[in-house]
Amino acid sequence: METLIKEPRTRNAKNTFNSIIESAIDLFYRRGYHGTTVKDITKEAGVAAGTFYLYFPSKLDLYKHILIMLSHEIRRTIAAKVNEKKSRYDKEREGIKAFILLVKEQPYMYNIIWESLYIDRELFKDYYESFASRYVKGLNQSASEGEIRDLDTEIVSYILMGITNFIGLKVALDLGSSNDDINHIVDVVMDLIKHGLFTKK
Amino acid sequence: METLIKEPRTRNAKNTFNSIIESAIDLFYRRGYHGTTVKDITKEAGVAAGTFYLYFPSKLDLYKHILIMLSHEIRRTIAAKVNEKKSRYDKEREGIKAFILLVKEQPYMYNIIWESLYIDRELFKDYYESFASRYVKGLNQSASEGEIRDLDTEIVSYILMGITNFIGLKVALDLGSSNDDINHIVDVVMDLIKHGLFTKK
DNA sequence: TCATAAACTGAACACCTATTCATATTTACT
DNA sequence: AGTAAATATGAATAGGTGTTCAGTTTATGA
Repeated sequence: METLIKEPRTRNAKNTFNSIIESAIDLFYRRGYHGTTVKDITKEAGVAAGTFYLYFPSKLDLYKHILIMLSHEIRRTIAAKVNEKKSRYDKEREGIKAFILLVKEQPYMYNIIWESLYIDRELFKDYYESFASRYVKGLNQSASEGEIRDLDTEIVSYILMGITNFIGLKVALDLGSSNDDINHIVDVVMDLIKHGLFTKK
Repeated sequence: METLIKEPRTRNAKNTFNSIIESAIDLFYRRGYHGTTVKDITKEAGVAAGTFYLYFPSKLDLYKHILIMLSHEIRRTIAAKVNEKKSRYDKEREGIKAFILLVKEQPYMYNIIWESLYIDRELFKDYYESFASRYVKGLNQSASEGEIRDLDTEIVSYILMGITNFIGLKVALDLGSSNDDINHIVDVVMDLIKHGLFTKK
């Protein structure tokens, strides 16, 4: 479970180490994991090819390390916003808003995490199952307090993740024609979640 | 835009051609596009490596051909079910049900289509933008008839695609713990879409 | 039947890529 | 200053992959 990465010990080495990671994130995003060469990464980082293996046992281990970094960053960022709020409505609103802002500012997150499905399917499954698992706990809490209706919370968690992810996808890849004003998007999503899609007969 | 594929002319050649496509679908699903070799494909199809290039100019062209096949199959299957129904509620219900059934029976569809994001981003964007575009037309129609509330239909289309896709993802990858009874899942989704998530104050 | 086109073969080609390693330089610490 | 550890180099290695092609077999149709 633990990482096989060898941490740098000197200041310059830390720069090298971070430079490799940053270059890799940039290239994995732009060209994908398979489209990116270790030489590409070291070239962009400004170091020799062999330097890579001072810190990372393999290209795959670097990818896994980046994936863990990004997933922690996403969770941390969203949790910080969600935990500020008390009601489930406000939690959902802040959660989706935080996610959209994140993928708008750092669209590489979206791409790199989703690509895990084609690099190591178990990584992908673990990511979404553990995300869903935490989500379900929050929903169950809100259900026990009578804030949300009595629905299968595991299914609801995938519904809400699906909404957030596809809205995030639209923003990250600039899909569609409408102007992606974040407040407007969040308003529409919350409106639908609160009042449903259909007119009352 | 048109395919560069050379169609087979004899009966045996048609078998060879189909065999290559079927083997490729199987392997792209199990090992991903980059994890699959042209030799893997021809070996599984029971033909020599060179035979591949009798019909497909390149590995990428085969992938694109499969992608177009699968996207047509998905659209056709869903459209057939949706068009049977008159009300927007029934259309949504049948649409999501058809999608879930499809990815449950043929989970490779899901994987191969999503992988396009890492093979050719424009293919992926085209796929979802055109899917959303048709969706928006249907929603606008329902809106004009007063069936659904007055919401930004482009955003709503991504919300509904997100729900369907993530529920489909859960089923296709067997995510989570709950038993994936399709009727139960569809009931929960439609309940949420109709009545919203929250208890009425 | 026989000539022509279509289908097929698999070794060879040209290129690419992850990783290693012998060597050299820099840093940390006494 | 001096030494051992850490850091860095980049050419070499070892293996792999998409694609081609000269030669062979099979099917078609007159």
